[in-house]
Amino acid sequence: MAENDSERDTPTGGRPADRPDLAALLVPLCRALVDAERPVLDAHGVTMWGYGVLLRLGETPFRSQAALAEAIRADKTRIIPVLDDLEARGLIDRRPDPDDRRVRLLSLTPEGRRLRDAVQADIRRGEEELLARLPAADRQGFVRALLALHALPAIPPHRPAADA
Amino acid sequence: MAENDSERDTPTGGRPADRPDLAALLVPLCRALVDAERPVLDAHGVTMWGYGVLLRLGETPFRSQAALAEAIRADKTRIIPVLDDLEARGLIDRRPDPDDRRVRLLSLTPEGRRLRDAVQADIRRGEEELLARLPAADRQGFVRALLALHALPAIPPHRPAADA
DNA sequence: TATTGTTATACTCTATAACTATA
DNA sequence: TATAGTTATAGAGTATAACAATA
Repeated sequence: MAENDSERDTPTGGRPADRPDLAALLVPLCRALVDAERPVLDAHGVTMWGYGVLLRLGETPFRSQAALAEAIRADKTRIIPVLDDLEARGLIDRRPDPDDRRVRLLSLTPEGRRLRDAVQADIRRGEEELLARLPAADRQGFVRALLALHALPAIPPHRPAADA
Repeated sequence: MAENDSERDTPTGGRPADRPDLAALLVPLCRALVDAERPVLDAHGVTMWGYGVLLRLGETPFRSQAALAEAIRADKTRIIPVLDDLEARGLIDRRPDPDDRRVRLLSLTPEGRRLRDAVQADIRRGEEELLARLPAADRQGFVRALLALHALPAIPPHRPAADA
């Protein structure tokens, strides 16, 4: 098996590691990136969740907190303090729907939009500096691959071999 | 504004998002990947940290738990229960250094190596299936970019613009 | 006194369950 | 009764601080 040279030894065999596992590459990178962006978020007085809310509401208003929470993959209880803060600072509009006063209509205020833009500009700048360290060809493939993976509906669970 | 069509508005300007932030692409991907790999780890009875220890000790033995912890970016107190478990199952060797009985010499046993290989084979298979969904060109760039970023000593903190 | 490993404690984040208000 | 939102509680995961053994 595995005589094909261009493909090296297939990982299916499982022995030698031509490279670290994907997760071993991705997870530390994620942690490092989040850490690197924290100073920016702090400087603007928003948490990661708060920024996520601003981003999402900037795309489209939402008709309920639960729907917003699901959209950003957060627990509905988790974003409540976040919304409280953003609302108190006039960054989002949040009011009961007249048609059904149980649900809250959520949207971005002009100030919210301004803050989102300011934060995003800083973050983009930092990210571009990071990407600039990559060869142009790899950079394109990297971003395109991330977009493609992002577009996937889900990543199916890996299944252990039968002889586990 | 934004009359340029091919490049849209540049992120430096900070207004409209030609693509999601890097972190917004990476973080959900990381979470999804870790979730996808959990069944494999469960099937083999190891945690993510346990697998990380097996991987690292497979590369080279360690002369102290603290050094191992730092190498896998874990807190030294965090891996103690992990090492307890791996040792009890005969997957690692862990004994006081005769020269300095404070430190523990850590290495992989043959069984540990076998388990590591089995787990890694499953994980690699799953990861290859995922990568197979990408265009070949992007896949190469993706992996190469990850390796390059992995090789960086650190990611410098992003800095907010002066007018924050 | 300094260092390794360990244990005990506290803290953060997150999810679960109970409550309210509307319908 | 069912649902959106909220609050209170509990759980997991992690880090900090105190401790024991060895140097």
